[in-house]
Amino acid sequence: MDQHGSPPHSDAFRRVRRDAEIVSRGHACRGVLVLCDGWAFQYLPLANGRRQILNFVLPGEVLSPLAAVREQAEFSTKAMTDVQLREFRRADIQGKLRADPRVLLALTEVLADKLRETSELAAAIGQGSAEERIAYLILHLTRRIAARSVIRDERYRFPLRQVHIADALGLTPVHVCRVMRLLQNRRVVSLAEGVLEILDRRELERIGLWR
Amino acid sequence: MDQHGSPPHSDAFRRVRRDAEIVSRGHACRGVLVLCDGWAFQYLPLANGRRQILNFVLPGEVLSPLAAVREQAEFSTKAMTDVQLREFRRADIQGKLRADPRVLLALTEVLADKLRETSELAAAIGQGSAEERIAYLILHLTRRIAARSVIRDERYRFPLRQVHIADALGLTPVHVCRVMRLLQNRRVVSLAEGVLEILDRRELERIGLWR
DNA sequence: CGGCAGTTTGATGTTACTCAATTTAAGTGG
DNA sequence: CCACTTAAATTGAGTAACATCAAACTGCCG
Repeated sequence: MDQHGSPPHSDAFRRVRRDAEIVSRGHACRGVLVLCDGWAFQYLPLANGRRQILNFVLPGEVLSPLAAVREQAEFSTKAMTDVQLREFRRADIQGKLRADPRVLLALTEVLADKLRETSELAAAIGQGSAEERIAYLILHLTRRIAARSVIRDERYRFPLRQVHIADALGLTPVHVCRVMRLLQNRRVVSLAEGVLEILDRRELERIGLWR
Repeated sequence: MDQHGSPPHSDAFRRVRRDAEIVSRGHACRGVLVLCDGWAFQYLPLANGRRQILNFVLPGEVLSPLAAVREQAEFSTKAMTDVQLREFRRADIQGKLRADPRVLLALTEVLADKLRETSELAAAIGQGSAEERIAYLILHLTRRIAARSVIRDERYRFPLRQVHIADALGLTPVHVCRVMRLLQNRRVVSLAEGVLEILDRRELERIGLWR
């Protein structure tokens, strides 16, 4: 993408261990991060010690498009697995923004998408039962995974632990466990070894909140 | 703002009655709407007949900044009071976008703000008790109202019905009623005749989820 | 006056939470 | 490979928060 390689100190890869914090809300960040490998999630830490997970970042996705225009990070980000990421400094990005207005337009599109996704999450949390929320999350994530994969079966890498599902959907891990167990007993999905398989997509979509 | 007035058919005012739908999710929309007078709200209609209110639009605010770049409306919008609005056609907007890149940058900023607000709403719904959610909503709205007003007391025009609060926060109107009644009995806020007064801001912020 | 929309109150039901214990899985060092 | 440690998933019992249902009450408007 970048014909004339940037100096090594600016596009260095960073390795981060599972559960480590990559970005902290309110802290300055030097640029845009791309998740070359592994999974991460973004969240908002609350005053009462809890957190709301807002988004899961898949391998290959941009971590923080907002960093292109904002000094301070809006959200915190944590690694869910061991992770490898690459940093593009804001100065370089803004150079590109100025050089080609289409880049800014693309950023606008990305933000619009994120706004829609976050709105759908809010709707799922606010209006859905535990089962509906979980069905929504599974469908949402598997669609995103499928979109960046050539393979077209119903098996997906799924490194979320129950606590992540819980913190994303406003449930407790215990309740997530029960509902997931129900779904598995009813042969709607199966989950083992970090691989999720959709056994009855029809049923899962019937449970879900859209379409 | 616009020195050479546009042709009358393009910047006509529209009057809309209370409870009428202004924009429907998925439908094409001609341009960006500005809410000249009255209140509106944006929401996502769900498959199960429920809806998630995502945002309240104050008089003077832009209804749908996204319409500048998107043909289809992402969200539905309804008038909460009788409303007056003005439409700017997408073609005109996009002309300005091309003419001055700072306009697009401003749009990006607006979207980033909306993303943060929606994320905070999701966090409130997902992680807060009914009381915390309501405190959050009151603080959020009154801050926005105060930001566009010269008057600096603790009394705010507040045309929300309980059903709006409920649909925004994932509660039932009945429960909203009880919690609001508690807050009023404890002299934290008072609400009458569509005017909300914050009696004990300290306490309200203690209940809320941020800061 | 009658009717409608919105609020309030009470009684009862259910979902999801809390707390606590047990099981399973995943490492780690010997 | 096994003993040990630690994190995660699972299960159960009791409970709290919020939903649901139903009814009465209020203000407003035709």
